[in-house]
Amino acid sequence: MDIQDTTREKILKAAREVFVEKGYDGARMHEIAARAGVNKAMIYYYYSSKDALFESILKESLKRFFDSFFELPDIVDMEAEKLITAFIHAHIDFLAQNPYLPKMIIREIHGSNPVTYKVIQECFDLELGKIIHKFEQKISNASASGEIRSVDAIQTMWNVAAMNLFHFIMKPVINVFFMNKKIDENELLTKRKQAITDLVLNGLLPR
Amino acid sequence: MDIQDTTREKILKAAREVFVEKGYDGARMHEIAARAGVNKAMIYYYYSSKDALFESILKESLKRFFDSFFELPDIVDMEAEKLITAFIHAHIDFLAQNPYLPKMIIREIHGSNPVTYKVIQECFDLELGKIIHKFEQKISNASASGEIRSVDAIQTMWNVAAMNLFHFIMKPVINVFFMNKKIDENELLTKRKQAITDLVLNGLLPR
DNA sequence: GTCTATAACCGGATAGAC
DNA sequence: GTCTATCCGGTTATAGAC
Repeated sequence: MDIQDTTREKILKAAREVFVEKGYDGARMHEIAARAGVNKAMIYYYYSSKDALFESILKESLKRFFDSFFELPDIVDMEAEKLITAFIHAHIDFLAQNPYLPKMIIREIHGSNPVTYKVIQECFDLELGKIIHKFEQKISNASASGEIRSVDAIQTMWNVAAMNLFHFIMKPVINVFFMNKKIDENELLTKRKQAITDLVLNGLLPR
Repeated sequence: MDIQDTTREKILKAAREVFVEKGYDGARMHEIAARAGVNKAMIYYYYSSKDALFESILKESLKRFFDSFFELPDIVDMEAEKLITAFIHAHIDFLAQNPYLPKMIIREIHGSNPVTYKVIQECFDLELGKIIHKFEQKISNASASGEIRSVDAIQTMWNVAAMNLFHFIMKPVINVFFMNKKIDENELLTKRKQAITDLVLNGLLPR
């Protein structure tokens, strides 16, 4: 934690941590205050309630999470094989640097907090819808030109997303599977990238 | 709710519902009692604490969840293509009938409740480890005999699991994506099965 | 902007009558 | 086995001094 962080930033950082670890219902305001190194009352000086604080964290997280699917540099002109490989590697690298994102989001989207749906909807309307459409076009065109086999574009996007996210969503289970063997996280992720790329390329490229 | 359910069964059923909807931290004992149609004190007559009640629900759920990966009838003698197709269809059908399972489990495995790890470990030790090993062998043998391409067995299992689970884990997001178009759940799952089977078969069978 | 003290409430758990 | 009443600790949130 940087010493020149403002109080507001310290609170946000601590809140992010605690909400990720404990979830909304398990999070405690006093713990957030303690981790931020500020007085509990200060949180209420900056945020009107636990709900308000959570909403700002969730909004930021959902946005980052969705954006991560589409942060590739200039995909338009790449050929399909390179594009697929680049995407899988970039996406998993991003998730490895932000493992808290899938964790938090998947926990909260199944709750009954209406804020969640509002924010997902906002993200979608803002620009996500357009970008997805762009990807869909890309896949459809590649199908049409014979660069890849003919496939359902949306289902294909979901398949790749599912495989990329799996490691981060299932981490606690995976840890148990590998309990005996001391396996390096980086090594595991490298294998993961290879396996996904391998399956997707062989599954999509023409036979 | 069957009228001849015992009190214990009514409590379990209600607890399962509430824990799934709200998560452990969000669940309230009085709500469980209300849904079960019994007095709150009765819960404590049968279960020593919220923790104890939760543990019994979680144990049962994790067991069902893990078992669902391996409930296929007599896989040993099937050829690879049929086996893969049968597995994907059976697994998604199971999840469609028990959509609460992935929801609940993924929410709780990221918590700090040590019971979770204990139970995962128990499931694994009990028989899961052996069954996974059997599947691993099956895949390795199929690779060796040229029935499928040479692939990493564990990574492949995870890839299929990831794609099967995705729809159920991401349901709230998927709903937003399809908000406008009224799409039938069954139709969606049929597409899902086709897309996964298609990708996996084309990705695994020799070129 | 920051702190202390405290209000107001809620939820898990128990005592004890029936 | 079932119910009522209640305790007790903890949690969000605010009042008010500095």
